[in-house]
Amino acid sequence: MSAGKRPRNTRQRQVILEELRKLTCHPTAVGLYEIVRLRLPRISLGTVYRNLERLAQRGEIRKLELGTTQARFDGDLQPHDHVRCVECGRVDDIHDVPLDLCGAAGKDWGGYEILGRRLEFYGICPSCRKPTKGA
Amino acid sequence: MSAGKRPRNTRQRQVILEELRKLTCHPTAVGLYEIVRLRLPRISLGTVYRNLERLAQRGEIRKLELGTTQARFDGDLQPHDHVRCVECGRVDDIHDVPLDLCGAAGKDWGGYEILGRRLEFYGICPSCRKPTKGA
DNA sequence: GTAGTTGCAAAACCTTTGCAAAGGC
DNA sequence: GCCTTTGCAAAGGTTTTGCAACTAC
Repeated sequence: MSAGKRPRNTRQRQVILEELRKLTCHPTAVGLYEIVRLRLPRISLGTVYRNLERLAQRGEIRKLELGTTQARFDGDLQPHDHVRCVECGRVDDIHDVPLDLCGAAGKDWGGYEILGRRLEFYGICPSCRKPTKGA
Repeated sequence: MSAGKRPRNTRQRQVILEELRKLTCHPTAVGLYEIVRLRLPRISLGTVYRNLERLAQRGEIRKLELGTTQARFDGDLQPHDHVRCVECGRVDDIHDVPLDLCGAAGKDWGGYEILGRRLEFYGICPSCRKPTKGA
């Protein structure tokens, strides 16, 4: 909606992106802050958060747990998967996903002992798709 | 580890479980608190959190976002999936997951417009598997 | 010079916890 | 009656935000 923001290449943003790209495991904002601080001791945590958010919006990095800081609870114990609305955050069930993971058994998972999986789709839910017709 | 905890059936716990099971979309703790409060106006948010946690431990409900309160960031834009260690929370990459989702195209997703998916495995990472040999 | 960014500190959130009182069993 | 659970309120942890100073362009 706004073409009026010309991002600047600050040293802080460069270093944050550089250090994040060096890692193969994925740090939290605070974790990355600790790392970046070795090179930029005066950087603030707020700056790290703001840059991560902006980089994610521009598509230069990925933010895992898409806008999901709060836990959600499910009373249905049947194995099933979920769809999450990226607009309103609502979560629904998806049953019968034709998903073949059989070939994955016996694979090497980088030393991890696998206990289970979570599959989540994201998109726009019915309510958010129709913008109250007439707006 | 402790056989010495005989859970009690309080009205609060019953109502929380009942209301959660009625829903097909999955509320946050606060969302469920609002709903339960219609029937038990004096219930406290702390009670809701404590019960959801206990119910999840006993396997009566599922907690989505397993222990994931903090966002994590990924500098690798290649499509790939993740493994999360349930012990230490560390997240690593998984490439080449033999995952067939083709059959899912054209499916009805309950009105959602699907934008993408996230597949995450969970388990125990190499470091947490070897409990420092000798403990 | 202009306007996006920073550092700092405070605020806003979500979740957990301590404690005395209440209530299942 | 014993011991778990509750309500309340305060604390803890993560993320966001207001603002004046700063700096990339």
